[in-house]
Amino acid sequence: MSQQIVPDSLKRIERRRLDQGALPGLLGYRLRLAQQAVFRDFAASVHGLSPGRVGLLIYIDANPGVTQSRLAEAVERDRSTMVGALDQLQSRGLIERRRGDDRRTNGLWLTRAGRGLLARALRAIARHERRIAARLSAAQKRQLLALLDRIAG
Amino acid sequence: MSQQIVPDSLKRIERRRLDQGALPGLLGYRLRLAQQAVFRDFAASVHGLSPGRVGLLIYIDANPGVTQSRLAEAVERDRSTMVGALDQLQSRGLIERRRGDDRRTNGLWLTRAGRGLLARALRAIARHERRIAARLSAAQKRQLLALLDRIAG
DNA sequence: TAAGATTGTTTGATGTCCCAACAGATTGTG
DNA sequence: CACAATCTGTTGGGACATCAAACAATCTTA
Repeated sequence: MSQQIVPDSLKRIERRRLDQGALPGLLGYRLRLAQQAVFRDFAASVHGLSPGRVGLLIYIDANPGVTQSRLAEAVERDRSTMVGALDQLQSRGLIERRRGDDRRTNGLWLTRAGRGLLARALRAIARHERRIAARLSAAQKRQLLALLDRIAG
Repeated sequence: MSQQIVPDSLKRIERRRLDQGALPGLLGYRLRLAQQAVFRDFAASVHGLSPGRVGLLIYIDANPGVTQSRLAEAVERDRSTMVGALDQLQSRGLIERRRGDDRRTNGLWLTRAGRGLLARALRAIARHERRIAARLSAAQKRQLLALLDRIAG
């Protein structure tokens, strides 16, 4: 009954974009939107490796021989989380675990394949970064990074 | 053997903060750090509801009677993902599903309890927002939001 | 040397998400 | 009007990423 009375103009209103309520005013929400956009572009640029995994490769490359615990601490994850992540990278032949002098520890190293993949990924990331930064002037990018640092504390 | 030769000065170097390699230069990385900081503060402020779940409540509050599909579309999630999320909220007595005129659909509504919880959550979020924004001047916050929008596209 | 701490690991749990398939309901087309 | 196409919510299966607790091997300290 009510359906027959509703004019088309109202039906169109019903189909309008939803009201976002208080969401757009929240810094965290806007931050998330920006991050999602960047993540999408990253995923489209770098195939088969998430930002987090690339981050691990970068850390290991910059700190050859680092132990699992120290790496976990650096990226603020649990030791047990690191095991699975490193298993992935190792099973793909990208990293190597070598027992350390302290025989409780594993030192982590990039394999030749790992270095190759990282180099390729870094080139893709450089393109990705340029694509993102193209929406900003150099001064704006500096500004944004500075403001983000204030937020991150 | 080698262990006995390593001087303390070197050992201290080994314990230093890890080299972050190319990471700090990347916009996406800095964005993630800022978002993580905001997320931590959110979690400490709003207990028992993730930002995403609060987002759903805000949407439903602003669009009473919205269908599950439209809501899923608005937050860019699969329809089937929405089922579980709404089951959660419904089992906690925060929302209600009412069969729509189109009997395929469920219209979504906040219950009295849902409105109460949302009101409390919004007050907590307002405090959270002030705490975050306190690190910025009003002009800086405007600037940050504008820059984030450029990134988000 | 015995007690305590650290390291990597396993196991179990939580949370969030997607896809494929499906039945019921509605819409569009011939 | 009948029937194919489409839409809606749901289920079941799986993929990730994460943490906490417990454990054996190893190292450090008292």
